[in-house]
Amino acid sequence: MDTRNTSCTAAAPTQPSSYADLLRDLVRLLGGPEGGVDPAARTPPLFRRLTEDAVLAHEGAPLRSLYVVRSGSLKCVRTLGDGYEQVTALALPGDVLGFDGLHRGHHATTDVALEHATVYALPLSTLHDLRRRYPALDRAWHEALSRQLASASATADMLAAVTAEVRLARFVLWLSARSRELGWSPRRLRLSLCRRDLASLLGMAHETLSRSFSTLAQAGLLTVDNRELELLDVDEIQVRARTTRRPE
Amino acid sequence: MDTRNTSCTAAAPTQPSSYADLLRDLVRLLGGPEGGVDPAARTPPLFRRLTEDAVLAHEGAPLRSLYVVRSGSLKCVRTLGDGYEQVTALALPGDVLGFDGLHRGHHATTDVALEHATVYALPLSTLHDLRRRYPALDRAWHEALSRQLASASATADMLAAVTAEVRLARFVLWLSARSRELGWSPRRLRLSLCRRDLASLLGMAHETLSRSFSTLAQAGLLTVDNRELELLDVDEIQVRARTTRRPE
DNA sequence: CGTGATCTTGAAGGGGGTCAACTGGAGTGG
DNA sequence: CCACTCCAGTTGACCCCCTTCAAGATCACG
Repeated sequence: MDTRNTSCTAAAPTQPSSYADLLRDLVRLLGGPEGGVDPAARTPPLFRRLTEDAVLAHEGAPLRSLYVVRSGSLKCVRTLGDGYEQVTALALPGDVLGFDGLHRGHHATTDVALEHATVYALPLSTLHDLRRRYPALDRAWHEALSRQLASASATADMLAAVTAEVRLARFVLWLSARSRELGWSPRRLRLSLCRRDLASLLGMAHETLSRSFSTLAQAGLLTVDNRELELLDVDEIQVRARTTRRPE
Repeated sequence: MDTRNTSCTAAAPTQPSSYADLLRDLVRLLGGPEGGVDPAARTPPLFRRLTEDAVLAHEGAPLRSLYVVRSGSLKCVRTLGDGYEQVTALALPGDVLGFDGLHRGHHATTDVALEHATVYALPLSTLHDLRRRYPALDRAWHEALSRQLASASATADMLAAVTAEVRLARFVLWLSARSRELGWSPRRLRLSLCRRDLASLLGMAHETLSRSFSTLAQAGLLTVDNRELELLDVDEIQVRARTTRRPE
């Protein structure tokens, strides 16, 4: 299925106005310092706008570009043999998509927008060029990859927890930390994943996820209103997230 | 705690004889093409030799160098609040260690040698210098990071499986694939992790791991002799590894 | 041959996967 | 405006897998 016509527009109101702005924005997203980008560069990364459920990349498709999330969020999905959809990651602004497929030359996951989202598409040749031309961008890119690896480790950390409640507590804290880093509230969180997808990410049945939310809510640690979360007792959530064994 | 005196020696019989050899060896390990390295480079990566149980890096210690495993294997461990040791990765030759701590400036895990091992230590400044000087090394490094991210995803994949038996089947297949990539036998495998550590990596009790091994062995899919594995029916192991639901 | 660590096997109990039913909100068409 | 449908989310019931505790088996080493 071709996604170019369904989700990519050439111009948008929120798009950076000049190419220099665009590169600066990219470096900012990757966590680098302001400035240090030559406005006369010639190989622009593409700005792309995605609608909800738009597919940015297909699992197995040849990898030609890497992506940096600019706004909105996406889920990374791997379809297993029997049709089960395993969610492997939740991508937020600043996240790099597609990089884990670079060494094999094709996308490792299908990446789907969970809401209106914008991304920068970096063709591999452009990326190579930009990295050589702008040390600041290269350094920011390097650090962004480091965050990406740490993020994958964080996912593994959640999955490694013994009980479903602990896995959920770890996810909530992870999302809260990401939310803070993005300059949003670390207490009021909006889930862009539906229960089924979040349950898949956390390696449990969606019914179990529902029950775990209820348990944490009844303990007064947070409130749940559909996809709106409010953390009430972060300290106690941290205590539960640290649990490595079954409660006595 | 400083580990240099306990585990690093200046020279060893298997150490590359010249600096050009050393750089070529590094690019080879990272999966890059042969050649393309200037033998007159001035900032050498350090060759380090580790004895069993030697600690290469401590969780939380300031990150000054990244490491590339040259021979042997290491485990990456994170110590949780109550003293439980969570194994987060098994590092084999070609693997990059420490990179997930780059963006925070300190090591995310404690890295412990599981046997005699050798690594290249790349001080951050040296790495930066080498990458700018040698495009071949930069490209190899970039791809190695991609493999590293894919490896972290593979760990998450194992942990995401529903049952212990499926998690073990996925690990065995992962190890077999890595073994093939390293030019070793994909059927005869030697576990460098003890049961307890492997169980931690796979998110289960070590007793459950033991039972899962027994189950697969009694089904005739593999043989287990302490840490020696032989895969007898890879196809059927793959079938079990793909299972996403509980058997009827 | 003793001593401790590693690995395996047994038994019991609970957490969570599975199936099923119910609730509520969004979209549709009459 | 109101049935009707569909999907997301929640809750209940059943039962199996896995954790835990315990003991035995095997191996490494002094």
